[in-house]
Amino acid sequence: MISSDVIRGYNDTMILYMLLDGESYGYEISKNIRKLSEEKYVMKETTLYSAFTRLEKNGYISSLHKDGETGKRRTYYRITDSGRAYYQEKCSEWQVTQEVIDKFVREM
Amino acid sequence: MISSDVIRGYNDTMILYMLLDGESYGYEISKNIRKLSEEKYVMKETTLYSAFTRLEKNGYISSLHKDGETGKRRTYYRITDSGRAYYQEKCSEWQVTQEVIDKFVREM
DNA sequence: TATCTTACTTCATCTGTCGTAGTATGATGT
DNA sequence: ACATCATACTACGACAGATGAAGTAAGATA
Repeated sequence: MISSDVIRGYNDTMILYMLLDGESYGYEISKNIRKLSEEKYVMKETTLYSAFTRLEKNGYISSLHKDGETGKRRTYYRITDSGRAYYQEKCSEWQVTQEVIDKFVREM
Repeated sequence: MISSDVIRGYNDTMILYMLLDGESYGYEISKNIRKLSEEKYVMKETTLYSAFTRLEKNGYISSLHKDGETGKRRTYYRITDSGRAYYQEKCSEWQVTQEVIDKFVREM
């Protein structure tokens, strides 16, 4: 299991990635992150939902409440253009980050 | 420049790396991190010194005050065996972290 | 004599994570 | 019919680590 301090800078990126190909909602995103990471990373509920608030405030995602029908409330999120741009920035940054940290990692 | 939230989980590791081959002190470590990262990462003074406190409290480094002589006070730090073990753990963790985050990075 | 570099220390603030707890619906099993 | 589990969140408070701002003080340089 990965310590969250490491991932800290990439939680938002992971969420945005999950929205690249279409809208989704909290529980589903949570499951998908878990699955895609092969159980190596599980985002805490509170972390996830507070990230949604932050991302929406920053204009990187937008929300739409699809209640009605079944009565089961779900908040769906969509990535915005600004969110896509931010995601790409983060991906570029990730390359640099890897290069930097690699210099401080010694195989023994 | 890399945002610090990304590096957050690796500040301690970087400092420990700098102590692997011998003792050093704050200012020198700071310079060396800057240099080794090719100016891509500069650790803030307060971050560095608060990391020393934490690392020592955790038993990963030990300090020795080499005052006297010139009057210029310097606190030298040495990595402990426990610190070396922790460093290695972090290096292993780094491999896993990379694999995980890579799954969420899409080249576009 | 002034400024710059070295070498820290203190303090208060902020952000993001996380634990705990609670609410409420739908599905499943016996 | 009833309990239990999975789904789908929300609210709140605590905490750790990073940071900005400021200060102290000695030695080096111009």
